[in-house]
Amino acid sequence: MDELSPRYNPKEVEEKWYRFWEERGTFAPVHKKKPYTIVIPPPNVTGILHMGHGLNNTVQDVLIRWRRMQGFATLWVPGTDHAGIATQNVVEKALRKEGKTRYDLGREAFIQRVWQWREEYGSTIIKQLKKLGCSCDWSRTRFTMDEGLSDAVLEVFIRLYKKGLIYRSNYIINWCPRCNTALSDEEVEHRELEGNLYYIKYPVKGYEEQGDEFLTIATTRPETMLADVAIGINPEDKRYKRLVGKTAILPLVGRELVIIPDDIIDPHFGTGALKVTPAHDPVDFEIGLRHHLTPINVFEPNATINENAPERFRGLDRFDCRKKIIEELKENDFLLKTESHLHAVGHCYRCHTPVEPRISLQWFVKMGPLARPAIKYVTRKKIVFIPERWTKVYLEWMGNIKDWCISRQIWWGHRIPVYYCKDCEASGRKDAFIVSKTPVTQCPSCRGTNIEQDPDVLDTWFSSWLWPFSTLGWPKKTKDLASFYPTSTLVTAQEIIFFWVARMIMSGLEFMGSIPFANVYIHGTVRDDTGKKMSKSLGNIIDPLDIIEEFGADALRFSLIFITAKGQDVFLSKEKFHVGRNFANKIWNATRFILLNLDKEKAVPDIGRLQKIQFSSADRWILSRLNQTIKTTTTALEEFRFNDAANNIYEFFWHQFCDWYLEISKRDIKENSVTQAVLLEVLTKSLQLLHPFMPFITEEIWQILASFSAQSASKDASIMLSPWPAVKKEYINLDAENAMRYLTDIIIVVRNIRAEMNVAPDVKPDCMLVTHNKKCTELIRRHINLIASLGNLHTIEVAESGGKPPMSATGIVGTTEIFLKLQGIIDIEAEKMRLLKKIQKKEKDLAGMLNRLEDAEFSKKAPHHIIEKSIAYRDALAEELNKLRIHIQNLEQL
RNA sequence: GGGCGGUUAGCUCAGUUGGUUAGAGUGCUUGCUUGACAUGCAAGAGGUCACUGGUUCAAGUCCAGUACCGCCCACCA
Repeated sequence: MDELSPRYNPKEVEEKWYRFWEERGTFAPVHKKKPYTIVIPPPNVTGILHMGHGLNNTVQDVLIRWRRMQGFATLWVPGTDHAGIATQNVVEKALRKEGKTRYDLGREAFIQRVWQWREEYGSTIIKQLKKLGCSCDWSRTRFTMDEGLSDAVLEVFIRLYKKGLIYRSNYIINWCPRCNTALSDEEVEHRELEGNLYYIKYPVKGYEEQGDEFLTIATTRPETMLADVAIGINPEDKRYKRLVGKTAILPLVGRELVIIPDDIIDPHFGTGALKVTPAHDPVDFEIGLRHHLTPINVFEPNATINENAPERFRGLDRFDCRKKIIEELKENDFLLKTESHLHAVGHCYRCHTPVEPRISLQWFVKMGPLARPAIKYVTRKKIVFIPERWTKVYLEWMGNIKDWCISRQIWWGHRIPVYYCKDCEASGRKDAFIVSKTPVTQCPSCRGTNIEQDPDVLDTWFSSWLWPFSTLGWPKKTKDLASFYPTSTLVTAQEIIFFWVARMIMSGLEFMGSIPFANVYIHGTVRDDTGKKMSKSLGNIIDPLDIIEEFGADALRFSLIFITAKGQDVFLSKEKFHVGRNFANKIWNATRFILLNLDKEKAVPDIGRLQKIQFSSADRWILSRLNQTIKTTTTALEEFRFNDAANNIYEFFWHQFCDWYLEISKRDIKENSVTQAVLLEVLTKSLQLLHPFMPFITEEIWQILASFSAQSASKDASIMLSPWPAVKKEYINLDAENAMRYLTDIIIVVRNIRAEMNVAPDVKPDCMLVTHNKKCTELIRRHINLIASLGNLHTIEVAESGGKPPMSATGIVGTTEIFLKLQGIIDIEAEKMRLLKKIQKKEKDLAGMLNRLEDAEFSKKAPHHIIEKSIAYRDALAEELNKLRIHIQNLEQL
């Protein structure tokens, strides 16, 4: 295994190491060292890897591999969450194909069925993470429904309950009529919809005396009028002040509605009067509480009309009911007018059905007391957001935090550990429930055994918010917990700050007494090249697995990092992955070149044993550049500037090492052992710098390289456990860098002249360099061969002064004048003829194009973009012609 | 309604505390199959840094305002 295939095959290489790492499980941390822990956002168990995960996990793996090489005990616990609603939806969908519902199976069997599904498909995303090269400790993989994590969930519920932070209450919550469950505020997505604002006339009792018998109310949801219990107006509103306390009549129903004042009502919206519907609107619910109104609920859980509405509406879907109401209002002349109106409507984040506000009995967590310390620790910078601007977003949300509705009316999840004594309930005792971690079979107060557990389960986030410590064994006092909590860094996307990040901070402080992580790195959202968020429903997905298949995981990883500026959104298209693919190919071939030229019989000396005096200018230069690169790359990683880090290595490796040093080395690589040592040194260190970004290719080359290295100790050892390169200050040499820049500039100018004068590649002109600077003269003298070979020159003459030799082209670097002698090299007359011919052809083209554009037929008939193209072409031709003419002038001046 | 981000090369984007000639990838033009690599090499063209004003010896960078694009939050029914 000591030769590289002529062509780099990422699939082969990545497959090999992916399996090797999976079998050997090399990622477990060594406990003795200083810990560095990363918190992975546990992906949804129903999920498949999308580009957002790709970016997220690449960033995390870069951090973890880098820190591992730095000698930290790096722990990255992988896992998935049980995604209650999503998973249940998936399994129910499958059942529906069999013509069954979950009720046909019953709770036990259904849950069995979900577990079965999870066995089969639940580890898809874990496998995909492995393919991406993630170096998680797979032996510690966790699932939020695991025994340990479930125990943590129950423990937390009990503790919070005992502290008075969990309560049960009738409250207006977000209800998804399709999923048939409550949703937290964060699970509701607001979408702008074009709706209507209906102006409905409510007759007012005793209002006739004022000359108008109606109070007009604007609403977007006329169907909820069936549940109206009052009319609200702003107490300061002069138009309606006198109506307070009077009654209005609810059209179509006939119920009497009291008119009440409330500050929350905006006199400038609609007519300034509000129909109060406490059962179906959160604002109205609050008003209802303040004014002791009894709500009337007219919806079934599936959002059809129930028996509280007049019979003719019963059973109608909410939207059908809306139509019917409008019709009836029109018929009875209650509808004054309809205006179109743009407003935000809440939708279920899982199934995208419009959410229905609904009063129901739910469990809540009181958030205020949990939020206070979580605010404090962020304000005092014990937890730092990167980029910093998210701190403000976090603090603002925490400052206005609302209680958290944690019960869900589904079956898949952690069942709420609350037991009701049916006997006590029947005899009218309030609070006839027991909160208990273990199953309850007997009522402690009446000794009855008619006990039922709460049928609801907990919000999935109620388990995810414990992730940083529940995965380490909490509530047990484990070694892992002691070693790895608090963790170091959390890497996540901004969408999840409220769902998860904020709640983890609160739970960490509450249950562990310390912050869960020190840094929160928020990366950008991955979007398609039109700026849309990538999502399955939009069909604009670039599947990371396709990219891995086509270009390789290394290419995917490097490209993602390369284009992702700190916290900025990423716009993707397939072409963007060419950077990574091409770079991997470059690394492979550079290595191939070096290895092909090493003397296999003789060991290459270790760089450290060489005397400084043995190094050439180029050696000194590249070693200085290497150490500068180590420095800038390390600093960039420390500051979470991943793209800068990637850019640094890319620039160094390709445009300095490959473009220049490798080319220079070609002159004597076979026999110069110092050059060989430098090549190996730079290659080795570069691979190490690259390893966090491109783990597969660097590992492959590392292993092959081991057989060439003087230190045989590195054999068999993985690059991932090798020490991160340290900056060796003694190699940083600004003089060497300046000298090399001067020499390369001269070579570039020479090449420039050659290209301009059309000197054939195999022709070597003579050159004269004129400088009065002694240092420059000295430098040129020492590197005449170098300049000659890279500039493809015959002879080089250095002079302190002198005029332009006849028949020569000129260039300049600093104060150094460069003369390329072209006498006998190019046949000026022939060259002029060539150019003139070209000019003639272009002139013809241009004339044709001008004719075409002036042609009336053409400009009439041709489509606009063709005309634009023609104009552009005309301009390009004119420009080229101009250049050719200047070129001829230059030739004449020689 | 509130908050945040963006506007730099044809396209997609970098540009750290203000400091030489504003960079990369890609695309384009020209030349090259040179024994590592055409997924490549060499050379080149291409920018009024959205706009207006201010601070400064010096502004893509700092301040104020304007315009457009995007995102998040929000109880205007």
